[in-house]
Parts: sequence; C-alpha cells; structure tokens
Amino acid sequence: MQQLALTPSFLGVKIDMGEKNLYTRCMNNKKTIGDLMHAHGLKKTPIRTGMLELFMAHDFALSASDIVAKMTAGHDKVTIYRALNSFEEHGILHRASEDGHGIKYAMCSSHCPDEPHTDKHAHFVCDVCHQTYCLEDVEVPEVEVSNEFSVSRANYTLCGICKKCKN
Amino acid sequence: MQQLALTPSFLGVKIDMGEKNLYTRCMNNKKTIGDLMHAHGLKKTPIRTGMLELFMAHDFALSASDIVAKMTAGHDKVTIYRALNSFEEHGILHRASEDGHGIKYAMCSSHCPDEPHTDKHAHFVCDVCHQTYCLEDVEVPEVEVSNEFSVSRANYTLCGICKKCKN
DNA sequence: CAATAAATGCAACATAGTTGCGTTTGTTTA
DNA sequence: TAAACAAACGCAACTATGTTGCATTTATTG
Repeated sequence: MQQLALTPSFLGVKIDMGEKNLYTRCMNNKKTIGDLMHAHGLKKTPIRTGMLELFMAHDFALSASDIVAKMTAGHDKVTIYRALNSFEEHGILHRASEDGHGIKYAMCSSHCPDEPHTDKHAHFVCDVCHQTYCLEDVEVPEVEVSNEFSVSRANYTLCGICKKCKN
Repeated sequence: MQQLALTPSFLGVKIDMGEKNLYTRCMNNKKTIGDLMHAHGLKKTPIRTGMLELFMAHDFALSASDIVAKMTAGHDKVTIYRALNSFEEHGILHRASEDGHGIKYAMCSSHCPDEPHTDKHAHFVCDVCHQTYCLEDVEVPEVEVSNEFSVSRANYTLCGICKKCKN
C-alpha cells in the first residue's frame, strides 16, 4: 500500500499519534479522505474529515464517546453518531467490537466491501481501559453452523489486560 | 448428567418452556437450586430462585431486561442486576455474549470454575430478535496472541438471522 | 450565485446499568 | 424460638450509550 498524500489538518481534533505514523494503515488504496468521501456522495465537512483522520491515526478501534472526547471543538454527540452510522453504511468504517462499553469502529481497508460488515481478524478488549486493539494476525476462524442460522458476520474478541494497564 | 429432582415452582415467574424440558441442561451436577445457592453462601429467596429456574428453562442466554420482562411480580431492575452480578461472581452464571443490546447470561455447567468466566463455545445472536443461542458444538478456537496482552477470556459470536425470524 | 441535499445542533427521549441508603428477610446460633 | 447478622430488596437518583424529530447551516453542483 502506498504512502498517502495526506497532510493532517487536525481540524478541531486532538490527536495523540502514539509511537508510529499510521497514515497508511487501513486506508482505501491511494485515496485521500476527500476522494473517499466524494466517492460515496458524502460531503467533506471539517467534523467528518477530523473523525476519519482520528481513525487513521490510531491502531485501535474508537467508540463514539472516544471521538467526542478527542474532538476539541465540543461537537454534539448526535453529529458523531450520525457520521459513524453513515461511514458504516458506506463501508468506510466497520464495527470492530461491541462490548458493554459501546460499539467500536475501525477504518476499512481496500479489500472491505462497500456495505456494513465486520473485520476478518480478531480483537482484544482491555478490561481496565476498555481499549480495543486489532489483532491483524489473528484471523477469525470459519466454523460450521446448523442451517437453522443464517450467519452474516462473525466476531472474535479476546478480553484481558493490555500492556499499558499491566504496568 | 443426572435428571434433577426439581419441581419448578415458578415463584412469580412466567416460563415459556419451548419445545423441550431443559432442566438437566447446564446445571451443576446433582445440585438443586437451593443446594447451589447455599454452597455459595447465598440466600434462597423467591426472586433468585425464580431467576435460576428461568435460566434452566431456556436454551438461550438471557439479559437483565429479558428477566425483568419474564418476571410477573414486577421486581425492581436493580434487584435483578445485583442478583446477576452476584451469580456471575460466584460462577453460577456466566456471560454468554455482550452485544449492543446488553449482557446475556447463561447457566454454568459442572466444569465451569467458581469465578467469573465466559463460555468455551460460540454463540449466535439474531440481528432481528436479539436472542442469543448457545452453539454448544462450536468450540471457541484457541489462538496465539502477542504477549503484550494477558488474555483471560475469549468470545466468539456469530450474527445473522435465526430460524424463527427467517419465517 | 441559486438550488439542493447532506450535515449539524438542540431538545427530548429510550435503554442499559450503577450507587446510596434505609428496610426487609433468610439463616445461624444461642 | 427468638435475637442477631448479613444478604437481599426497593426506591430515588444518576451515568452512559444511543436515537428521533425538527429547524438551521453548509458543501457541492449546475
């Protein structure tokens, strides 16, 4: 995957970049945020641009309240929820996990479909800080299920304590 | 596993037994509800007895609001939540799934530990009715995870549409 | 630059779950 | 069998997550 021509503008957004630059991660191939939104008939607004930058800057999934907390400009949570739903409907974000602490979303990669879907890899949710990590190496195993059920998605989540919270 | 010497008293509890009697399912070996609660230093009250009977009478996991809905006597939800937490702490119930519609609990079997834990098998959650089914035949596969994470539980949940909702 | 559809913000609401506190009840033990 | 004690209960109030309706603003397109 190619390095993106993105200069983070951080429009009203606090970003803790952590250890590494993750701008190439999980992003639809060769597309800028503007291209991506345009391709789906979405408007490129400061809030939504900032949200997608946030997702690209983190190697773990984010919930609506994570995003509200990271936006400096004090936007309404309704706006954030509607943006998340819209991104999910257009296959820009997908649900990484749903625990008792809300739905966590992550950026879709180029091999994700343009419809709502879940990850093919497992996730780890920390019991202490509730942060969701993508375990990209750990594939969700396929299983045989009785034909009483029409299976459309699978979710494989590990729980425990993350490195940060062990210290 | 042996048939339990249980005459359901249904103390203030509506039970839809479904197709089969499930009183032998998931229950600690040879123990009555009274024995079970006593063994854990819990008091045998009508509400808690009724709750455990409900769990034994269903082949799918139940949430706090499922239980509130099935109790005729109009008990306070706080009581139900506290009972569920207590049962989980004592290893009488465990969390079967946590989706956006609340934590679902299921009865522990004799090979469950006396501490909070999750199932060894996968679950199916219906997108339409939100009912959680235990897929007892589908084992949660073990995976290798980076030692950055201390894994204590694993959750494998399939989503889609159940037989009832397909019709 | 006007038209239009998408996006935003506010108020209000719904559901899941928790905390504090005073009262009731089940069980133990004397 | 009655007192004592801890567990369980019920009420009020509260937090967190997420949704709906509606009026207003804003980005894009022609």
